[in-house]
Amino acid sequence: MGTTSSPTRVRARRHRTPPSPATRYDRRLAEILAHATEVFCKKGYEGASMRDLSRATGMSLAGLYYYFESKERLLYLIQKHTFTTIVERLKTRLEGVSDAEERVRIFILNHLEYFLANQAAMKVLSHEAEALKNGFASEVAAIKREYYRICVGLLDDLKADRGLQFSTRIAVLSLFGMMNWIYTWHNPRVDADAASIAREMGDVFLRGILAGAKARKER
Amino acid sequence: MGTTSSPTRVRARRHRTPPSPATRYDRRLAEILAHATEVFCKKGYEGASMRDLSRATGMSLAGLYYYFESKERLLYLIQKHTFTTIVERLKTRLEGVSDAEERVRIFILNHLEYFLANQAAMKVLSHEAEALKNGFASEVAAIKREYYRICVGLLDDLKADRGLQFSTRIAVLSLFGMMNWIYTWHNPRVDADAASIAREMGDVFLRGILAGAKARKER
DNA sequence: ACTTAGTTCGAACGATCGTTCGAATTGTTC
DNA sequence: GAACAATTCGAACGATCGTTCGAACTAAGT
Repeated sequence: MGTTSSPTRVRARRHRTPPSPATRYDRRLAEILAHATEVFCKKGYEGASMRDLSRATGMSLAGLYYYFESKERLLYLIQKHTFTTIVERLKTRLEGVSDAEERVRIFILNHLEYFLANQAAMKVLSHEAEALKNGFASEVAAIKREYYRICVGLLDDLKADRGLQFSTRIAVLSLFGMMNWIYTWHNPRVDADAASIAREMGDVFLRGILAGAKARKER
Repeated sequence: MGTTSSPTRVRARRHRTPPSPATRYDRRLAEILAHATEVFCKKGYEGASMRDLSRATGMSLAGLYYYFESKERLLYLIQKHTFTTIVERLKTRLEGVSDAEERVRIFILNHLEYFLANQAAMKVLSHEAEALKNGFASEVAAIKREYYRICVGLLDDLKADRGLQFSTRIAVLSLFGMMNWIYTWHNPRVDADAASIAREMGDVFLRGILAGAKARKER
């Protein structure tokens, strides 16, 4: 999904690229990844078999291995692409916005919008965070750390701006918890859209952070 | 862990009960459950094999099946016992406390204390919530629903008491998210104890809920 | 000592797992 | 249509899965 192209040769393709922007190989791989995301979401990474993926994609078991070398790499590709995309979008959205509180709200909105628009992928990202091993795991962990650090930066800025006192670590992780837990309960037929939930969660979180300015009293 | 006793006969045992309060069978089962909890926590329910459990308990593969009929029932026993216990403790702690805010704080403290004191079990409860099927699933779901409804009740009371306006559903689920997400990040060598985290999360959440009394203005 | 129930185990069952391989098929270029 | 690369597949590999069975061992009651 961007990291590698065709396995045997790198297509030249000087002339037109008819239906879709990428190589046939890349398009096909993307299709497989999309189906695999759904399957992993529904049955879990360990619970999903390659035969489930074969059924979901309509491709033979052996045929799948033309596009990736292992089931684990497939999960890696899904997680890496999902995480990279959400970080990219966040950076774009933060450009040109300087108000500290507004930047935190953008972070929350970006996260929840992407989460609800790509529920399956985000569930696979959240729920299967420990499924990858060694090399694969550390690459995804690096992106996660970057994303985490961005959020820490936003909250530290807000803290400095308003002269607040709270544990940034606990605040960031509480915020991630509020947001990521959504995959366990969100029902599009019952619950509001991302913007409403983002406002509601943002209200609770920001008031909670802001309300106790300099206050470290009771208890 | 209490739902059934010895499989073939119900021990009379009129005289002394020497080392431990329960039947030998019950004690042994509890040992197995404890080991299984650790294994499920580390490798996930699907990822853990019965042979892993055999290794962890030191009992033969076949021997395990004397204590339960299937791997799924084992997970069920763990989840049911864990969930039942945390609900029981909560009810005890809430007795005699009438202040609405204090009752919410007790809820948070109870949840986090039990969570951190039984991290493995609570991770298995949170992370493997979808692993059970049909009958097993619905029994655990019933306890979960009761626990959820208690929390809804506490927040609705607080809302009525202070004349607040917010979505109870979003608030409850945000709170659960903040608390349950802890299994993904808590490190006893870095992070404070349950009481401190409960205070910090309780501050953020309660201020967030309370701060905007009657306020539904901006945005 | 004999009986009976409770507990444990080695060995194996069929099913399913992720992965591989060589052949067949399709698409592209001359 | 010959030549070649790109793509797909049926069939199978060894490994491991959850579970079962009957025999063996241990403890308790008489």
